[in-house]
Amino acid sequence: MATETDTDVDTDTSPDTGTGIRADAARPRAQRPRADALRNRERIVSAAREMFVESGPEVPLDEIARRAGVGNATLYRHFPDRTELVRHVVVSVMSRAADRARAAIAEEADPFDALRRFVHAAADERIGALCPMLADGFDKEHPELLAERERLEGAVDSLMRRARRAGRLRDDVAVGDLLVALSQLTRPLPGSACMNFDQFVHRHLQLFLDGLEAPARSALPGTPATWEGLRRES
Amino acid sequence: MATETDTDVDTDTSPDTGTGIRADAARPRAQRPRADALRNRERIVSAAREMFVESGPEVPLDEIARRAGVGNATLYRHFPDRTELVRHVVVSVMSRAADRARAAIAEEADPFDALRRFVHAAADERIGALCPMLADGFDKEHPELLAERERLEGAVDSLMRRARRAGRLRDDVAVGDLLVALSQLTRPLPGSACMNFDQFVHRHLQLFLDGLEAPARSALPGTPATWEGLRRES
Amino acid sequence: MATETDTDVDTDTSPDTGTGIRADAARPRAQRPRADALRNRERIVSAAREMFVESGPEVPLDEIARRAGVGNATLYRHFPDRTELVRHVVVSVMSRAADRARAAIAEEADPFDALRRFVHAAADERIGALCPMLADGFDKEHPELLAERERLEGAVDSLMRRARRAGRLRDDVAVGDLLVALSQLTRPLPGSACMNFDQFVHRHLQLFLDGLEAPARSALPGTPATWEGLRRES
Amino acid sequence: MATETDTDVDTDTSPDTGTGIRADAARPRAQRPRADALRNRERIVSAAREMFVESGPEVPLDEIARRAGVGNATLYRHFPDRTELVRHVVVSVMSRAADRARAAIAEEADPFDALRRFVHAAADERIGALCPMLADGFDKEHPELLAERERLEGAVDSLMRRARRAGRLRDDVAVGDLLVALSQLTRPLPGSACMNFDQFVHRHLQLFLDGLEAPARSALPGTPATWEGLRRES
DNA sequence: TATGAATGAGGGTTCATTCAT
DNA sequence: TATGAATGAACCCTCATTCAT
Repeated sequence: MATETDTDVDTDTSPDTGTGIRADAARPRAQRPRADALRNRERIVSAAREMFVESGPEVPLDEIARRAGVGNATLYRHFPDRTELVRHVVVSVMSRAADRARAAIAEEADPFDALRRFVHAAADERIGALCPMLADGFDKEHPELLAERERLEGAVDSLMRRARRAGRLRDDVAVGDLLVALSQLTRPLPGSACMNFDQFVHRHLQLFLDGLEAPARSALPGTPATWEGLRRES
Repeated sequence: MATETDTDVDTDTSPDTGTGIRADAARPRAQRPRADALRNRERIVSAAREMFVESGPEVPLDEIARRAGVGNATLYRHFPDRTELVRHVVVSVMSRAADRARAAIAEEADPFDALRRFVHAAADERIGALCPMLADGFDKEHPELLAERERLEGAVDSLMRRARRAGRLRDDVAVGDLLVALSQLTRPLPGSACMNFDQFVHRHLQLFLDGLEAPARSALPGTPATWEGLRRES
Repeated sequence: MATETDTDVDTDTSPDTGTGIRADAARPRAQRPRADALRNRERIVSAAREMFVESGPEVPLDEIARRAGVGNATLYRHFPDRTELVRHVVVSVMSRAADRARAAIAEEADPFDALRRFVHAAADERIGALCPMLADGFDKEHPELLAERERLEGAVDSLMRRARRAGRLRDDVAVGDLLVALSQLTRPLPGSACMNFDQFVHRHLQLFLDGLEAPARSALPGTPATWEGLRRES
Repeated sequence: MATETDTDVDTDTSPDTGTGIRADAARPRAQRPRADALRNRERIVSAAREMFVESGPEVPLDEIARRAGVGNATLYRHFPDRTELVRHVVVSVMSRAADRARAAIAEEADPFDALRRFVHAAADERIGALCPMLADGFDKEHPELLAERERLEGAVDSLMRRARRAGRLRDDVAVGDLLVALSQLTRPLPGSACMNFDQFVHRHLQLFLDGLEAPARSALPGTPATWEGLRRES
């Protein structure tokens, strides 16, 4: 495992916080963020992730604030509008998924097993909450997002290249195919805190993974998917 | 093709309208439905399907009315509340998908090719719009729905049995697995009239189909999915 | 009984239709109203009276049409807008109340008993439905109304004069006092088809009648009430 | 005056605010109600009382908000739906009426004069606004209401018992008869800010009071009225 | 800073009235 | 003529966002 060289991600699995605010928190700044402010911030992102998953992306922000145990205005202090909050949740999920990918690389001997492990782990991390990324009006190029996305795509790309080199992954799929399909298959059902759903999701992921395995059983139409490719032309 | 007997659906491909109001329209009744009223009704369902796909199931009903070219109150005359309209769209989509399944059975010689054809055709029919069925608060047992659902599931079940008997479909998947995953993979992205998305969707469907093909490349966790299985326990 | 002369109303109790359209119906006109049109008209007024009493004066006109067993547009053919319908109901109620007053004069030997009888009979005729007359925006001077109002007021005035001459009715009350208070005390409770209410109403009317009886037990403030006196100055 | 003992209400006339929120405002609580919020709340109730009287209980809530000088959503923050607002107005009116009853007991020497004074004072307090209590769909048993109703009925009952013991009030009337008839006679005329109406109302009240006076001039039909007796049987 | 309160814009729905069969 | 259907204006209510404590 992890015998490759140059292009591979480093497999350091040092625990990222997964909040996407690491850098800011670590670096001392002019107005040092108070400890309770930081805690509030994390509680808000965390509550938002849960509620987006449970109740859909249209959930009232007041509900998120209540779940987080803060006043609504506190939420607005940290995230001036809804899109900011959504972006931070997306970044947070990406970060955690990237961590899982790295862990899979580091700890799984068989490259395709590593891929399988990542896919199921990403589902547990609610990677389906990334679906807003695909939606209209979301700034897919926001700097804060780009960094984390590269980290995630880098890690997944690494997973895929390893599997491909081992002859276990078909040649005609790219990192975007995996991530988009993965998001869709695990995309939460609005309004339902549906416990049963998870179990089905893992079945579908398993079927999808079987379809990814080499040798390819059919020719794929079109070209590999990427986030950028999803831009509308209108 | 269609050499099976008893349990199979009849493969009559007489063109259903797919609107789910066929019966009512055809049968003369006490209060004859006016011609223009019927036309309005279909235009509303059609506009709703498009807008649900393009903009998500939360689209303002006024927008649907505008798109349909009628006043908002006309929409309410036909569908007293949002859930009614959603249900009719779901029924309509199911009906068209069932038609596609039957056509695939009737016209494709190879059973797995028939399955493939259905899956891609269902995507074109926007079967992803069935996702509200999975959401909370949707009456999955409404009589009008049940009838059409049985027709769809019957047809898809037939497709799958044929493929399975021909040794082309793995044994451990049920009709619910296919339909739920199919809905998820083709589920529209709210707010994006994303032309590019379709092309990726067909890639993912192809991958998923490859995973469905026999022989199974892995063991599936859990039990086969069904709409009923998605009920919450709360 | 009915021994008075000049100023008294004639006590002919020939059965008025009470619809307030007698005159029109009897006199042949250019476009003779068809029999079914007349029947519809009466059914509408009748349904309206019932529903105003049961459900308040804001009841949807469609409901009235349904209760009358006609289409909504038929209602509008007969009564171009709500105020017209209300006026016809008011006229109808006035007419029936006037009939009751005349009958009381003709059939009751004791003048105060005649007054009592009228008051309770008017309650049964839902004279409380006259309350819209008191409300803003109602044309109290509409010709069609004036005629019937004079008939009612004439009859009630006669009742009161008889009682007063017999020394049974206090001197300081006028016909308006009686009719306005009577309307208020019998005014229906919106939204309640309250069977119990009637029984209380007759108690209160009885108390009010006792207050009307001579000799007066107190001095009344202000001046006698009339419909005209209720005009707003704004 | 107030020579009776045990069962009588205490005749403390300390000025209640009559808003029905006294207790909450006085007692310091966990979430201290802000001063301006309290002021807004009272302004809303006050505006609502005025507009219910002027324009009927169907007035648009937006108008009430405008009259109160607040945004519409502020109204909804304080009173989640129309029924809540109506109930608070009813409670407020009851409270003020009860205060007037107590004051009459305390300050009038003659028991029947006390009753007269209360009746006219209650009219000035717009006790006719209690009519929604009689209407369908109003929760007559709401706890907040029950307390104030008991206070009102207790005070009025005391007034009546005193008058009865003094031989001034007929024996066959109960507190419900007085309050229901009083509500009806003073019931506002929808849509009319009718200044003249008040003057007539006091005449009618005077007549009604004369009917209440002993000795009874007639036998009353039925049984004494109560709020409970007005429940529908459906 | 954290918060409860306030707000205006917008969506859902009803209903008086008009239109077309 | 009688009617079902269509319509827009108005109302109720919610929620993202701003304000004031």
